[in-house]
Amino acid sequence: MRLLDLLGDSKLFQGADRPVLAEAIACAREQRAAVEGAVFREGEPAEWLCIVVTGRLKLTQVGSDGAEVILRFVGPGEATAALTVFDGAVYPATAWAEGGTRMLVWSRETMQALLRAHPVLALNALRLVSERLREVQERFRELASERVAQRIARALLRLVRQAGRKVEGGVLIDMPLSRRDLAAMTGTTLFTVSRVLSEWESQGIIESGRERVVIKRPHGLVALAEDLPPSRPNAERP
Amino acid sequence: MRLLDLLGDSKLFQGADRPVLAEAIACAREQRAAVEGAVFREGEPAEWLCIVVTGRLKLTQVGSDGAEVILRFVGPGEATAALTVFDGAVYPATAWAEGGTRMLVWSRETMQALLRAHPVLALNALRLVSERLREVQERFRELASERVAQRIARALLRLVRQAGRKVEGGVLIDMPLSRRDLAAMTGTTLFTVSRVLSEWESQGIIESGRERVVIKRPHGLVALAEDLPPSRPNAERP
DNA sequence: GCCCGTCGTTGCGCCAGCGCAAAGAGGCAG
DNA sequence: CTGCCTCTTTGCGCTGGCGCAACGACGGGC
Repeated sequence: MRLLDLLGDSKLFQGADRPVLAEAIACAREQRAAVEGAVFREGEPAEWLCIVVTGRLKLTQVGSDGAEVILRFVGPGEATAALTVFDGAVYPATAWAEGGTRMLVWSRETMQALLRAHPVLALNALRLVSERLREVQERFRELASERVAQRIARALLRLVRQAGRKVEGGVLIDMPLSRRDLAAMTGTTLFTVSRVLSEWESQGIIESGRERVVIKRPHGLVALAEDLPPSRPNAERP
Repeated sequence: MRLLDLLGDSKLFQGADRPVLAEAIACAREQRAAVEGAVFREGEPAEWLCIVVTGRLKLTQVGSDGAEVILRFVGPGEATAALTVFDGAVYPATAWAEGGTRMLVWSRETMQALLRAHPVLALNALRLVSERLREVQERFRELASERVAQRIARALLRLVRQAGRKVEGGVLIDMPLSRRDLAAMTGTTLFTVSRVLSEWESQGIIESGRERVVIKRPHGLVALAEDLPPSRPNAERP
């Protein structure tokens, strides 16, 4: 069955025996997200853990000025709200479904029981949350110490890794991705993103259209993400 | 014994029976940090999990331009490098000992064995890492959407919660805290921090000296952390 | 006491990035 | 096709905050 494979490959359930997977599926609820609605909202009591089956979730927080901050995207096989299962309290972010997103969801009690019954799952969960923590710390460092262009380059590379699809002439980021989205991921404005992308397009590094970005020279992007000191002439300071 | 109580109160070991605590202590190594040295460094293979007994650790990452970014401080009873125990790989940050810091450390293998033998510890670890994740996400949001003054206000409030000590005329942040430190915590420069603190001092909100900050009107700081739209210095103020 | 190293302050110039406005470019519904 | 709506681009002015430099203040070592 398809769900079995999906779960078996997911980070939360990898290494679990098939009976365990079957048990997990049996006590899950399958759910199709309302088109364009929020699956759960920041600040609501956290009741459900989700694994995306098809589609994608966008996790956001709302900044103090009302602007949205995108934490990350959750694709098929990935889990979200994992951390709420144990520290309880409230959802730390809002999850938006993009397109017809199908998910498996477990209530907190159910998932707690599963984790208790199958220690391998608890260890998986620990690893999962650890990875996420590492990732957020990394992005925190970027935001605290890097310039906008550099952060946008990194965001694009991350998206390539997550949703890249090879097309002729480069790698397409295979999801609708507006300038506003990129701005919300990198802590800047859509105007600045637009200007930066235009610049890169004129240099032949990327090619972009409406909610669509193709990386033509990934290696060029990597250079931008790694190097790019504040402004270029620093390389040969006396 | 003192260590038993410390562990029993720590988030990692809370709820564990005394024999478990004793077992944990028995297989830990007690370690005194070299004065002013790094306990472990970002990028090194992660071998040890630490719990601070006395003193404090400062966790930093180094920004691409070489500037340091402070992730957080680790006080007595708190653990660090917890996430490395399972996802392995490398330390995600450098830990600096401040003053004569004493710690209990466990090797990765030992801690893994402990967690396996005592599921309550694994659940504690999960909760611990979850809380940390939540916290870092929160700071990410701040950095992405708030102005410098607001972020500094929040950083001070966080420090008060962690190391505040009531003194006459306000609350002292009971640790050496330079402008540079505050800058590294909030993603700005020591100059800007200095200017902001001077401003607040002239408004009677804080009182500061060399590596020393006293909050005189916490409520004023909270207002700065919450409100303070881009600028509205002299609007209605009761 | 004195020296020296670190920390803090402040004035000044400057620029990366913001904010707005106005106009273009797709895409979708009817 | 037409109209509408959203996304994008780009010019322009502005400013928050950076970067430096110079100076002042504190504290520890001897």
